[in-house]
Amino acid sequence: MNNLDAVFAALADPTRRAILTMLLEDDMAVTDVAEPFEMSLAAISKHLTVLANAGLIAQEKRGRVKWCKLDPDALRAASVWMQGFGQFEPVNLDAFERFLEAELPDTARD
Amino acid sequence: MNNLDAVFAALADPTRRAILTMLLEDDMAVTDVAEPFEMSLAAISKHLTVLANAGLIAQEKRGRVKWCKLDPDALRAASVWMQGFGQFEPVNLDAFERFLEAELPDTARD
DNA sequence: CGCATATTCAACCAAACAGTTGACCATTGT
DNA sequence: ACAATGGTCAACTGTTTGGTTGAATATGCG
Repeated sequence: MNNLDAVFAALADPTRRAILTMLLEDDMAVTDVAEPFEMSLAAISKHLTVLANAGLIAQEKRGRVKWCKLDPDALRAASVWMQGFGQFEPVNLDAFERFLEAELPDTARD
Repeated sequence: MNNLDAVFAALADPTRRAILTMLLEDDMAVTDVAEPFEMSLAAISKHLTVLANAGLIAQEKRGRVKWCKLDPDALRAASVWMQGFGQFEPVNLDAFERFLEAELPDTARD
């Protein structure tokens, strides 16, 4: 699986995109990442593995806690790929904000 | 399936990305899109349907030929999403976090 | 030590996916 | 009319995915 395959496949899941959005604000432990979602910890653990395999996050174990942090390099690579398909407007943060709102899991906003 | 789901899922397949790259050069008929690949025409037809459902291409039938052309709008949306992650440098992280604080209050989502 | 916490593993399941083949329209050319 | 061309549909297959549960492995704490 080439890297773009893994990156785009990882991004194709709304749970994983929500996780990335959460990690944008701060590094988090696996359990805390899982908290707002209505699925098992094991499921979130798998999602985090997918994100890590795609290079989108890095995980570091300290003690019994595994910390997850965003690693935007892979996203940057995918973004570069997409730039080839047209001149996109400079980053539109208003649009980004709308995406964030749409992406956050309900329980993460309450 | 929200649109970002469909766009990223469509981009996760190397055959589909190759098709997009081909369409970057010129509009093409389905048969011509299929020609360089070592898989059946039906398989390529399915890939094109996936791309069309994601909004990445438009298809127009003229006579018995169905023309496929790139439609970068969906790519632009995905690109905006990704640039939100990929663009900032560590130095800008604090500012971006403040942006999130200011633009995404918990109460502003409904 | 013994118990609670953090996380993963293993086995399983249902649904989706990527591909095949062969039949089936629809359109064009002779 | 008929054959060839362009493309999709339907049914089937094997693999992947996203989720579950329960057991297992570490680590930290009283």
